[in-house]
This record gives sequence, structure tokens and C-alpha cells, in this order.
Amino acid sequence: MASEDWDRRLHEHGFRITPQRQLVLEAVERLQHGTPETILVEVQRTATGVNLSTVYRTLEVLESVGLVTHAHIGHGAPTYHAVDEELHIHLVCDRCSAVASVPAAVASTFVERLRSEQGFTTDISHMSIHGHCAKCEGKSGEDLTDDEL
Amino acid sequence: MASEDWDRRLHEHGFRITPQRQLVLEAVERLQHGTPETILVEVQRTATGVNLSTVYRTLEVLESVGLVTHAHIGHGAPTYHAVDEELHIHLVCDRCSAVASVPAAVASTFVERLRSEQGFTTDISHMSIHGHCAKCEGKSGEDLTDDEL
DNA sequence: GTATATGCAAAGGGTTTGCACGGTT
DNA sequence: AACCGTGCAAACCCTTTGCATATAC
Repeated sequence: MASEDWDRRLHEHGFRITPQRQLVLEAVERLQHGTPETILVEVQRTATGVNLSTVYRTLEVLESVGLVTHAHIGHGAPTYHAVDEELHIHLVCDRCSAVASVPAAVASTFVERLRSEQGFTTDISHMSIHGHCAKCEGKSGEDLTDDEL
Repeated sequence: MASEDWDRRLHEHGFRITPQRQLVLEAVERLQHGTPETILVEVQRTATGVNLSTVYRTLEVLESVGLVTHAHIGHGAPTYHAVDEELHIHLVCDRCSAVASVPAAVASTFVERLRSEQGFTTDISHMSIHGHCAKCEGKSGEDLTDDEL
């Protein structure tokens, strides 16, 4: 999505153009992986008055018009991405909490299989795979140092 | 896991055998897909005094000894499964909220690829794939009737 | 008898909502 | 001018925690 498109995109869907919507979108693009809370902080570097509930409502709007997506990579808040980032999936290590972003291509045959065998259309940007990263494989479950999902 | 194993399993890990732990495990086995809340209700059919916080603590214990697992199939509470159920993954429709359980085998080549290419060991029982089911494919995003993830 | 587990109630994180005001169209 | 969007505060859902009591060992 070209950066000049964002306002047109909102407009076409009957939404108004506001500073908050622009700031939230820019914050998501800058952060690459942002939770509502971190997005708020980023937005507030420019406009201190913006409210958390506005961030939530704005993200919902931006997602509905296809400017951002989100994925759940942990127990807590979802992570938002701008749609013009490279499409990727998240590999989440439940031992050390490391999150690896890998190109969506590694899932393409799987996604195709779900379509042909199950009639299911996968939302790739939403995909988070849990397990253990190479570093943690072999460690016992006792050495958990972090929040599990 | 044979049903006579559950208490041995707890015991081996230094946990005590309590009615609550037995009831919660049995509830999970009966429900097949249960949230903490629905598990509580199921448990309370037998023992009304059991508390929600006990269910949470018990699920944590049962999961740590490998008797149950959980997956996140929606925005809200996680879903728990007994480990002796057939291993499956969840396909979650973000339009109509339908959840399909499909054999883990459909993901086996994908999982193998993550292992060989990324050194990542997937927790298959935890895998939830979001997208659109066959019925909803083609519908616009406007006909949402339910809670999105 | 002693350490662990439970029940209860309060607190906590994340998210949503009602309402009045302010800004975009 | 009309309506949509925002800020604020309260409410909400889900989960965790502190503490006193009860129970498994």
C-alpha cells in the first residue's frame, strides 16, 4: 500500500480522515510489531493527548479497511502490523519467548493443502506457531524463564 | 494415557492427589474442548464447592505433568484438551466463528519443514489457524456475526 | 505434624462501552 | 449544521494473587 493511499482507503469506506488515524497508522508502520499499548506510546511522542481507547477503535477501523492486520503471539495483547510489510508468520518459543518472523512462503504448501483438502482459506498474517526454538529444544520444561502461552 | 495413570503421573511429579484434580481432568476429557469457565461448570455438576481459581491452578498443574494441553482458538479464554484425545489442529473461521478440528497429519510436512529449515519444534496441539471456512469464503467482511480474533 | 492445596476476595491486565464534547465533512 | 470521532471514566472479561483454612501425605 503506497503511503498516499491511506486516506483514500479510509475515505472509500466512509471513514473520516483524522490526525489520530494517521498517527496510529504511522506508528504501526514504524514499530513493525506493536501492541495497542506500545502503539499508544509511539503516538504520544507526537500527540500526548491521544487516548488508549482511541487506539483500539482506530486499529479496528484500520484493520477493517485493510491497512493493518494483527496476530496473537503471546498470552497478552495482540501484535499489529502494517499490511505493506513483508508477509510473514511468527514462530513463538514457549520456553524463552523469542519470536522469529519467517517469510510466509514457508507455509505456502501447507496453506494450499488446507485450501484443497479442507476448503479453508488461511489468514497467513494471523498465523502464529508455538513450540520451541532451536536454542531451547532439549531443555526441560523446568527452565522456563518467561510467560507461557 | 491410560486412565489409571493420572494419579501416578501427578505423584511422580511431586503433586498430591486431590478430588479437585481428578474432577477437573475428568471434565476436560468429557468436554473435549473446554474453557476454564465451562470446565468449572462441568466440575460443579459433581462438586458445587469448587472454585474457579482452583480450576486455573489445577489446569496449570495438569498441563505441567502432561495430562492436558491448551490452544487459543478465539479472543477469549483458551481451550483445554486431554492429551489422550486424537492429536488435532483447529481451523478457526473469523467470519462465522466455526472451529473445525482436523487431524494433525495435515500439518506434518509443514511441521517437518519448520524443523529442518528453521530448527523450530512445533507444538502441534497448540496450533490454531485463522481464516475463512468454505461456507464463508467469498462473503464480504461486513457480514460478520461474531467475535473476531 | 507439616507442607501443599483450596476457597475466597481482592487486585490486575487487557479491552470495550456510554456519554458529552469537539472536529470533519 | 449534521454526524462521526474522540477523550474520559466506568465497566467488563479473564486471570492471578494473598491469605487463612483445610487436607493429603
